[in-house]
Amino acid sequence: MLYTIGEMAKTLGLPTSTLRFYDKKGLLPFMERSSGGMRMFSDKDIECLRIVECLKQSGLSLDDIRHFIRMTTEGDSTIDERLAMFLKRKSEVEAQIEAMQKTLETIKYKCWFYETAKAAGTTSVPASMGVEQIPQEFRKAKERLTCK
Amino acid sequence: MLYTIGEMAKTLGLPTSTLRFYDKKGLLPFMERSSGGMRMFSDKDIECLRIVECLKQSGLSLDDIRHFIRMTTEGDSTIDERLAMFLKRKSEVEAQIEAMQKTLETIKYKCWFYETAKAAGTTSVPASMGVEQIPQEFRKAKERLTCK
DNA sequence: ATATAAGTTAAACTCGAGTTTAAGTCAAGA
DNA sequence: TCTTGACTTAAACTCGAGTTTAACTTATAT
Repeated sequence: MLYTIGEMAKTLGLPTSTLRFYDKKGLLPFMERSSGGMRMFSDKDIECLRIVECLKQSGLSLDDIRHFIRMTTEGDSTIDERLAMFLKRKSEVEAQIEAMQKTLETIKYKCWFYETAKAAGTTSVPASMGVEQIPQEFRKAKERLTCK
Repeated sequence: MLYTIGEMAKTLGLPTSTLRFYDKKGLLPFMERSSGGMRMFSDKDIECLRIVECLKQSGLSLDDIRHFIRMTTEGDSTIDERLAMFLKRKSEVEAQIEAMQKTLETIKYKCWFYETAKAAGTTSVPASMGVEQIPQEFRKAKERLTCK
């Protein structure tokens, strides 16, 4: 099955301008052209773009992604480097998830803070609470925020 | 305790240029100046910058963060809006963590893929495997990548 | 056949988030 | 006092990741 750039944009939820931009950046090595010069995308390109999306999410720049894509076109001699890259992505994403979880804890503490403030009509109520009055679950987050 | 911009930069692990930039953007409403015009940071500013960092991590732009910071200077009349903002941050960060977990699953599948390819000496071994030969844990990730 | 929709390019533009530069001021120790 | 290092500003610059524009071509439906 072949798709035009418009169909492709729709299935991936991206603007056509982004697909052209990715093409120019060398992120679509398998994409072909029709006799009239129009881009023709295949299922292979869909998978390719999903990997691009995944790598982008993982924190890689488009230049780094192009390097990976180029490796896939160079065949089995790059297996080791590709494996190494994914192992590194794995540990970085794990670290990012951990960081996001700390961020979430801080946000939850602030939700409690403002819920308490709302009930009292003033932020000075939660702000002046001693550690013992703050629910267990929020103490760590508060400590991380305030000065040690 | 008061700190110069250099000390502050060190404790927060940010360049001084970033602190000046944040100041110019209105992200440091409590920061004072010495008689000679030098920025003097207090513990309050440290906490403020940690919140900035948290909100940035959560996906807010600096302009949105400034809006929040301005609310904190406006007192109790903005409690409701501040609570609403943190509740929204909470659900967005939860969504981001979920997305990152899917990304991680995809990456783990690719790690398995390239480990298998490495053992075989060629990517065509994992690439040509039927669903039954792919370990359970990776099947979903593979499905999400390949075309439905 | 022809209008319209969808596609093409190169080049310029945008936007957020800083960083760098240049010219000058402040603070601390010898 | 003088030097040195840290600080000040405004303005220009950078960088990544697209988006927009203008002029043009291809494909489709009537």
